[in-house]
Amino acid sequence: MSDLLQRLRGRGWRLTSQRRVVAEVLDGDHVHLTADEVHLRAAARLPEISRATVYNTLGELVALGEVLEVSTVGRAKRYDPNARRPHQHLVCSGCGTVRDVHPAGDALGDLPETERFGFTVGSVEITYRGLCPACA
Amino acid sequence: MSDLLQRLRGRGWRLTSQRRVVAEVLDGDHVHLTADEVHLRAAARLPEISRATVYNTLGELVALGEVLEVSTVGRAKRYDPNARRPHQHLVCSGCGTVRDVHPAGDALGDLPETERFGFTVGSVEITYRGLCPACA
DNA sequence: ATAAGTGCAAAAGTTTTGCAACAAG
DNA sequence: CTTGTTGCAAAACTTTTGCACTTAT
Repeated sequence: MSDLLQRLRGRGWRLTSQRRVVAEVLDGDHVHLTADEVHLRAAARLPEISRATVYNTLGELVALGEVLEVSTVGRAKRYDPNARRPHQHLVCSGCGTVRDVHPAGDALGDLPETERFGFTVGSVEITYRGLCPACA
Repeated sequence: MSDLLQRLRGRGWRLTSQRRVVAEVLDGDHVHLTADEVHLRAAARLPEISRATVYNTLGELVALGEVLEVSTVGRAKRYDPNARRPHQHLVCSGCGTVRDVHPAGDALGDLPETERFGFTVGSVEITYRGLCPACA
C-alpha cells in the first residue's frame, strides 16, 4: 500500500475501492490532473466510479492537506499530490501542462508586515509561465 | 479620456459605448473584479449591455495586454487593470478578495536553465494566500 | 448494525458561441 | 457603406447538491 493510503488510514479515513483508485491515480511526480482526468483514469480501473465521488474524494484529500489545488487561469482546477515537498510550478500557456520545479536556494522573502493589509499570510505560491517545447 | 482608452484608440480599437463603460469600470488601483461584477457595474450605467459583450471586451483587453487575468483556485477569474506596473497579489482564502502588493527589493530570481525543462519562461507570478482581517 | 460513502441526476456558476440586427469609422 | 460589434439565447464546461442505496468497520 502506498504511503499516502497508509497515512490516510491512520487518520481514520474509511477506505473504499473508489478512494483507493483515486489515490492510486494521483500517485507519482509531476502529476497535475484535472478532476475529469482523474475520473477518466479511475474509471479505467473501476468503471462504475462516479464523477461526484471523484470530486468528493479530491476535496477530502485537499482538506486533509495530502493534495494541493493548483491555481489556474480559467481552466479546470488541477490536483497536485506532491504536497509534502514544497515546490513551484512551470505552466505552459499553450497547452496548460504543469511541471514541478525546485528553484535553487533563494528565500522568496516573506511579505513584509507593511504590505500585509492586516492579512494573515499562510502560504506563498510561485508560478512561472511560458511555453513548453511542444508549443513553442 | 483615460490613458487606457487613449492607448486603445491608438491601436485602432473601435470605441463603442459598451467598451468605454467596461474600461471605466476597470479603472483604478486594487481593482480585481470578476466578469460578473464588471457586468453588474457596467449595467448600472448602460442597462442594455450584455454579458457576452463584457466577456468579449475583457478577453480583448487581456489579449492586448492592458488587463491581466488573476489566477484563482476554483472561483471565477478576476481581471486586474494594473498591467503596467509589475506587482503581486495577496488573496484571501475566505472571501477571494485580492490586494495588490509590491514587496520590497528582492529579485525573485529567474528560474535556472536546469529547471526549465525546455520551456521558454515569460513571466513569474507570485501569490500570497491567507485570510483578510474580516475573514480571520 | 450503523455511520459513512457512493451513484445518479438535476442544478448551479462561469464562460463560449452562432447569428441576425446594429453602429463606428 | 463596410466591417466590426452587440445582444440574445442556447450550449458547453466544471463543480456542487439532494437523496436513496450500499458498504467498511
